[in-house]
This record gives sequence, structure tokens and C-alpha cells, in this order.
Amino acid sequence: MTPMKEDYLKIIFELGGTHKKVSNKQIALSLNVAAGSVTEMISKMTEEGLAVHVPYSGISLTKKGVRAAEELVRKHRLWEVFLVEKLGYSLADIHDEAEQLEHVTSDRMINALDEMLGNPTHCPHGGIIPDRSGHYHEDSHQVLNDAKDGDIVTVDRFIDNHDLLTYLGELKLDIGDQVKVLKHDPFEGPVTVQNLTDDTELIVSYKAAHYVFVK
Amino acid sequence: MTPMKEDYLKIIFELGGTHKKVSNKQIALSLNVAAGSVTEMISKMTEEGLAVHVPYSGISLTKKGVRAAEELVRKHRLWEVFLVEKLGYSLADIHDEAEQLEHVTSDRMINALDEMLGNPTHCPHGGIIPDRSGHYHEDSHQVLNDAKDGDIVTVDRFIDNHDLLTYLGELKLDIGDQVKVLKHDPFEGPVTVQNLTDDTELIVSYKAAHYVFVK
DNA sequence: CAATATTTTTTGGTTCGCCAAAAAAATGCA
DNA sequence: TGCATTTTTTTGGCGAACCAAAAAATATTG
Ligand SMILES: [Fe+2]
Ligand SMILES: [Fe+2]
Ligand SMILES: [Fe+2]
Ligand SMILES: [Fe+2]
Repeated sequence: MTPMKEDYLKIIFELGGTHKKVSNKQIALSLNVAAGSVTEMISKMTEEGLAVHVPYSGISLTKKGVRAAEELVRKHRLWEVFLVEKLGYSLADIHDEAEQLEHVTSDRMINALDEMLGNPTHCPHGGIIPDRSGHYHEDSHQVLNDAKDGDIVTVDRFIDNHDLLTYLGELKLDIGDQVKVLKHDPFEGPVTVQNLTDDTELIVSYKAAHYVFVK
Repeated sequence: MTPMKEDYLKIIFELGGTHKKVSNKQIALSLNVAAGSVTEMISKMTEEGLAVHVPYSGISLTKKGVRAAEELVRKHRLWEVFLVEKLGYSLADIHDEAEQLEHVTSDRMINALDEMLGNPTHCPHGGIIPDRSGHYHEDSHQVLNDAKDGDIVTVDRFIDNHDLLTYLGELKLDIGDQVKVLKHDPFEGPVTVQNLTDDTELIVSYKAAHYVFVK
């Protein structure tokens, strides 16, 4: 198992490789590699029993692959909690550091870290942390953009992309905030919401409104 | 800068590359690589201004190389403190984990970790932790084997090799213990000492007695 | 001061991951 | 259905780091 192989595994998992087939192109785009590199890496992962590949059709994970991916998500998110809680990092800076740490973390280390942090259930972006046995179930599915005008919702989870987080930070929109949806502009225009927590009005871009989960 | 290059740098530093020339063979032996691989890697490090290489004579570090090596030693040792203090690891298990972590640790991260740990000055094996600006000076130089029969000395530092630490753990010889040297057997035989801390008699192998520093 | 032994460098070759471009297959649409 | 577009796979090649074995340089020693 190598860092790049681990990243392929994790990305297939995140793209839905547990329950559906993921395309070569999606993987190539997500990892910023050429399509040919994906074909090659996937064939190795197939030999190792981590993935199933039907040529020209798509890629999905085996049980073993899913288990390994959960383990990585667990490591990634626990390190994120550590960076925020213990080292005073801000939300936008933790992802890249955790991306490195996850690949050099033994089972023993991650379990000790988990305990030290008090067995947290969510990462700082609101994602669920799989437990020791890999149980994992992302819970919020509604996206801010899907909320109707007039709805009052609670911000629950962010996709952890650095630029998005920086943008949301500037907007002062945090996890846990209650917001009232005021209006959706047409033609993929922004969503205007009122943050009830500090009573300010925010204009959230169409794209960002798809990366903010609410309930 | 790559993990392997970093390990070359650190080993040259530890073999004395700051003040003298280190041989190709020493490096190859320490890193378990072929001599040819060392020649190759060193030539890259020379191009990058990290090392100075006089063919057939030896290798030493430039100022830049020394600075980078100190940074790595600092990262390595701070992670070791973390593993013991925060995650409950034992002395013998920390080196290999720290060996991985050191290569994925940003300056920001290590400084935050340093602060979180209360700016420790020594790693769990008794080695000095260079400060933020890289100041570093290993202080104890006398080795257990050099102490004369009858001397009473304090155990100060161990070379952090897993097998050595396991052996010393079985012997119940810890850093801080006061011991009285009883006798040196001839022909590279063991050193017999009395541990004044718990009043037991220990027989320490000739080789191990070179890896235990005292004052 | 040779002759031998050791150390170092050079050479030729491997594997791993990556890429660009060509070829093949699947898909979309007219 | 048939042609064009998109996606995927295949091919040929590259750089990094490794090795084993050959060649060159240095060191030891009788
Ligand atoms: Fe993340
Ligand atoms: Fe990663
Ligand atoms: Fe160590
Ligand atoms: Fe290392």
C-alpha cells in the first residue's frame, strides 16, 4: 500500500464507489492525473483485491477496499480534530496537513489519538468519523441550495475544500448557525440567507450553496 | 526534498557530518542501501547545496544542510515526546513512528506541537531537542563502558535503537537511574553495574554499554 | 614497494508512478 | 442507422530511487 494508492482508494470511496460504479474520468479529474494513469493504478488495485473493474464500464470497491477506505477517512478526520482542538488550527488549514498525516498513521496510533481526543464523532467540517470497526454513515444530505425560500435550517456540514472554507470564513457562516433562506436568484445566481445567529444577511454563491449541508 | 533525501541528511548529521567527513560506507550501512545508491543520492544533494562531496574522500554537510538536518531532528524528537506523553507509548515503540511523522510535518505544525507539549528540551531517550532556530548541542559524551570500576554515574541518554531499548527495558535500566560500576569483563565482555535506584545488579553487554550515555 | 584488500564510483538494469498521443470502444444525436 | 464526439485503454517513454556487478581509486601490509 502506497500513499497514492491510498488516495485513489479514498477518492473512489468518496465518489460513491461503495454502492455504484465510478468512472475513470471522475477519478482522473479529482486526483489531477491523466486518464491513462488511472487505468494503470486501477488494474493494480484490482489485482490486490481492493477494487472491481469492468473495462469501459466503471470502477467500484470490494469489501476489502471499502474497509481500507473507511480506515483512511477515520485517520484523516481524527487528525483534523487534533489540529483544531490541540494545535489551534483554523478550519481552512487542516485538510492539507491531515492529507499527509493520514498516510503515516498506524492503527495503534490512530486508536490512541482517538482516545486522547475523547472519541469525537464528527470532524471539524461536520463529517462523520468512522469508528474503530469502520462503521460510517454520512447523515445530512440536503444541500443549502435545495432549501426553499422561507425555510429555516441549521448548517451541518461543509465539503472540506480549502477555497470553499476560506470563502465561507469570510462570509462568517459556521457549522451550527441557524439561517433563514430569503431568495434564490435565477440562472444559477446566488442564494440570499439571513444568519439568525448574528442577524446578518449573506449572499452565498450558487456553487458554494451546493457544498453546504443543512438540516 | 523527499523523505529519503531527508533520511540521508539526518544520518550524515548524526554520523558527524557537521564537523568531519563521513564515508560512503558508513552511510550505506546506516541506511541499508547499496554503496552505489549513496554516491548517486549524494551527488544530488551536492547539486542542491546541502552537502559537500570530495570523491573518494568523504561527505560533509553545508550550513544549509546542517540547518535542514537540525529541523528534522527537532521534528523527530518532538513527535517522540508527543507519543510518550500524549498517546501513552513506551520508549521502545516511538522511534519508528516518529521516523514517518517527521517527513510530513510543516514548520507551523511542529511549532504548534512544541508549544502544546510545553517546549520540552529533551526527547524520551534523553537527546536534546533543537529549538526553533535550530540550536542543538548534545551534552553527554561519556559512555557507560568508559566509566571506571567503582564510579557512580547517572544514566543520561540512550541511542534510540529499538532492539537496544527493548534490551534495556528487560534489564530495567532507565534514564535518571544512578548506577555504581562494579567490573568490566575482559575481551569485550559485559559490564556489571549495581542499580542504586532499586538496588539490583545488572550485567550489561559490551556493545550496549557503548550506547548508554552517563554523567 | 608491490600485491592484496577495501572502498568508491560507474555502468547497466529494475520497478513505480506519471505523462502524451494513438487506438479502440461506447455514447449521443441527426 | 450512421457519423461524430467522448471516454477509455494501450503504447511508448520519462524521472526517481533502488540494486548488482564491473572498474577505478585508495589503503593496508608483508
Ligand atoms: Fe479533510
Ligand atoms: Fe491523502
Ligand atoms: Fe528516534
Ligand atoms: Fe525519517
